[in-house]
Amino acid sequence: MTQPTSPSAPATAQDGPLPRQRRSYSIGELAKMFEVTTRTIRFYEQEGLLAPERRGQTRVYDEKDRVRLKLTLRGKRLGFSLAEIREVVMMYDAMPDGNRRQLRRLLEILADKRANLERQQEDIRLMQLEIDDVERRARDVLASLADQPD
Amino acid sequence: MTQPTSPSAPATAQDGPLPRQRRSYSIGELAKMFEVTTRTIRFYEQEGLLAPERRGQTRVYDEKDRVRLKLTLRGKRLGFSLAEIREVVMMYDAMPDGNRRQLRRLLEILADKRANLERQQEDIRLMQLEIDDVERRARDVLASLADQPD
DNA sequence: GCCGAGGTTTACGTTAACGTAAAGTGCTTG
DNA sequence: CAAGCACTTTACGTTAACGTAAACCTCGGC
Repeated sequence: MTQPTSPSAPATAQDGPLPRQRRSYSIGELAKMFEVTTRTIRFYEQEGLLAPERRGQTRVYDEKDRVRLKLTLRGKRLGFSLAEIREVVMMYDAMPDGNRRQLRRLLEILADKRANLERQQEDIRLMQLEIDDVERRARDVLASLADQPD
Repeated sequence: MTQPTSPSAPATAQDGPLPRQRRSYSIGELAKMFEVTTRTIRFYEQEGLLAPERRGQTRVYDEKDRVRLKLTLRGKRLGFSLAEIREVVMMYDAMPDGNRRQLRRLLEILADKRANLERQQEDIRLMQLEIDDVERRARDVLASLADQPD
């Protein structure tokens, strides 16, 4: 997308050392690959997180779409909403021709996310300590139960 | 909670170096303290995450409740569902008189959570790298825009 | 020619996690 | 004693993120 992506580009043999893995995927392939349903993928498109090409009526996903989906799902695992994820993803794409105001806005958002992530790291550390503690107690109780029934 | 917590303990002056901060909180205090609404706190109770005492009709929260709420909110920030959180919190409380099967189940759950947290750590690292990258590009573009209009 | 596998749109259903509003209770303060 | 404030219950509303179902194309293979 950084290149105009002329759709009529014939992709001759001298396009480069390796034409950037110009593979394409069907919706079903992606679904299996990431263990989500096709409904989910279509939903993400509807929410503006994906924008695959169409061959006729059928969606055709390329490498870039696959990466986007991957990032989206990663964001989800971290508890981000689709809106939050879109915020970054879309701005990232709008970057090359973005004006200064947009770019500054993007930087703000990024700083925000970064702070969020750091907080999550701390939360994870704390929760790990909690879990360690609970586990230790559980093992203690279990050991003291060396012969009770059940 | 590890102690039987005799409710009729008169809390005389010689209860120890500091009687475990036997403070109590109203729902409103907790709400402000954690920046959530009272609705949220009541909802968590309804979902089995909290179980405050009652003075008449009014809820009275103690230190233990406060900690529970804190843990719950921490879990939420990490994207866990209330059901997942309850899973751990409840089993933790059921521990002292739990039988072996329950304890083993708890250990399973804990291992699960732990794996989950580790995955999240990895996700965070990856996303931080992404953000670094996006930010770098954004700054580059911004720099190259040293004089264009808005 | 038909059929099954995979794709499509449209649309209504569902769940979690609260928000919001209404109507009542209890205290303490001017 | 009225007003206000904090608390209570009950109940309906809302949003995000899909699930599920129906009805339709379309294409390669037998």
